[in-house]
Amino acid sequence: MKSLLLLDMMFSMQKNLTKIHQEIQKWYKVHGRVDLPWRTTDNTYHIYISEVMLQQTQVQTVLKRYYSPFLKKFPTLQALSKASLDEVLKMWEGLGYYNRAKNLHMTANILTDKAQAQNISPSLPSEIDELIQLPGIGKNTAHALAALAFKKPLPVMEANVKRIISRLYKLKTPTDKTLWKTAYDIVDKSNPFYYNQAMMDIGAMLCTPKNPQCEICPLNSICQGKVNPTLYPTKKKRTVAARKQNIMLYLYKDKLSLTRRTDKFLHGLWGFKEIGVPLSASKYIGEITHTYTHFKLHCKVYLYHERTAAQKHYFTTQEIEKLAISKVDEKIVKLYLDTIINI
DNA sequence: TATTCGTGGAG
DNA sequence: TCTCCAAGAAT
Repeated sequence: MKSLLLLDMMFSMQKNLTKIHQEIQKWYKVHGRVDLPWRTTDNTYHIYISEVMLQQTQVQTVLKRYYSPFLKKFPTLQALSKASLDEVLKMWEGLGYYNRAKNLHMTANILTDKAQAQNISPSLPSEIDELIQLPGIGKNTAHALAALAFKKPLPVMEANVKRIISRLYKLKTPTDKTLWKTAYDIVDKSNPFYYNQAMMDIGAMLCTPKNPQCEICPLNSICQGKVNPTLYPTKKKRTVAARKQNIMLYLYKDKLSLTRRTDKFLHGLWGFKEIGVPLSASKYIGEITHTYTHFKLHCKVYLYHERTAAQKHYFTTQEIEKLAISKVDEKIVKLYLDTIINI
C-alpha cells in the first residue's frame, strides 16, 4: 500500500515535470536567445571556446568583442595549438581570468598531440569523464560541452541554473552536491540542448538576481520561492581591501620598460614594474585606481628617465599596443601619454 | 571548504 | 560613485 502511494507520487511528479519541460521549451522558442552564434553551430570547437569565454563573464561581453575575432584568428584546435601563448593572450586581452587562455592553449596542445600520435585530426572528447581531465574544464564546463555540443542528456549547473534551483526549492545556502542532484533530477533528458539553453536564458532574463519576473516565468507553477524570490540564495558579503602600489616607469629614449608578469596574478601578461620605494630621481606623475573583485588597487606612478638602458625590454607606445597588457597597465599608459602631452 | 583569479554592465 | 555579480576552475 505504502509503495503504491510512493509510485503514485512519483508518477504524478514526473507528469508535472513533463508539463514544465513543455512550458520551458515553449517559452524558449518565443523569448530565448536562439540566435547566439554558439547555439547555431555544430562545431564543437566553437562551442568549447564560447564555454570557456563565458566562465564568469556575461554573454554581451563575449559576443561584442571576443568570440568572433578569436575564432577568426584561431579557427581550429590545430590552429590554436600552433599559435604562441602571446598570440592567444593578445586575443584574450581585457577579458580577464587569463589562466583560461593559458589552459585553452594547453588543452589544444594536448588534444593535437594526441591526435597526431594516432594520425587523425584533433577533436574534443564527448564524455564528461574525459572532458573534465583537460585543463580549464571543470564539472560545469564538462557538462555544458557534453549537453550542448554532444547533445547528451545531462544538466548544466552554472550561475543562472543555481539561482533558479535555489528559488524553486527555497534553498538559502545549497551545497554543490544538493544543486547537482536537483539539476540531475529535473533535467529534460529528451531535449537537453533546448532545456539547458532555456534554463540559462530564464535565469538571465526572468529569474534575475534583482527584480525577477515571476509572473511570466514558465516555472511559476512549481516554484516554492516565488513569494519572496530574492531571499534565495543568500549572498555572502565580500570585503574589498585596499592595496597600494608604487609603479616605476623606466623611460629610455622615448621607450618604456615592461616586463612579463610571472606571478599568479595576471600571469603571462606584460606590465610595468612595481617598486617598494620610488627612486629619488623619479618624478611623480599621478595616481590611477582599479577595482578588482577582492581588492581595490591604488597605484602611484613615477617616471624615471634613464641615462643608460638598465631594464631588459623597452617599447614605444605603438609597440605596447601589440602586447597583451591588463586594464591597470592600460590606464598607466594613458596617464603617461597625458603627462608627456602636458610637458 | 575557502580563496584567488579580471573586467564591465546594471541599478 | 558604490555594490553586486556574471555559461567557474584551480588550489
